Amino acid sequence: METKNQSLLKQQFENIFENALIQDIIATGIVKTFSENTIVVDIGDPMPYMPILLSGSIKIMREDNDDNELLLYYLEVGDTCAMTINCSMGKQKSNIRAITEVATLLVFVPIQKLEEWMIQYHSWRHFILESYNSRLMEALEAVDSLAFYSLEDRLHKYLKDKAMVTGATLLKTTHLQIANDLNSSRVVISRLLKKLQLDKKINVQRNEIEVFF
DNA sequence: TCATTAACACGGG
DNA sequence: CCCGTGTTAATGA
Repeated sequence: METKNQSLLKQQFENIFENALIQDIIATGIVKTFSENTIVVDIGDPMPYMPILLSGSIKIMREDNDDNELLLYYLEVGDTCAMTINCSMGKQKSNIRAITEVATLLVFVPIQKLEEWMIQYHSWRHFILESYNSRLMEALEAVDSLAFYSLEDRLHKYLKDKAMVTGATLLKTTHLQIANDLNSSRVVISRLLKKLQLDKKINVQRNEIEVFF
């Protein structure tokens, strides 16, 4: 692992992991960079590694039998994907698709280490359980959103979430992409965006949307 | 009632 | 010309 990435890893995790664990991650982890809008893991892929986010952000998508996509939640720095925990335990293939939202740095840890460290390191155990829990909560939020919210509220929440993970209030995206993420149609998104703009919640221009907070 | 699909016009790059 | 966007009309849940 490069020194630059090592110091980033230390910086991000020194308050969470004990030093010995960080050294172990450096020794066994493989760091990879992904440019924005790249598929990191696809549905059906085997997952022999567990990814931990060093920088950037990733959206986790679900897909039904008719290729309809739906955004489940975002991963941010310090997060890991709970799906890989599932996969590693039961030797399953991925049930989700992971796409980078911006340029992203990931460290991949072999799943065999994941189990060893569960026994060896208290902080690792805590990290796994904690992230498992928060991913479950986010998935529940996604379900709530589908079941109880109007599409307009979902759209507004989607834009705010996206602004959060990208760290910018100006989003570079199109109505069609949004429609795909929310599993809706472009016509409706265009109409609702206009409505949100009239309500002074956002400002819409070609290829970009500004979110107000 | 509200979403979806299809179809068309407009404008910018 | 292609793509993103605005809008409408017909249809569906």
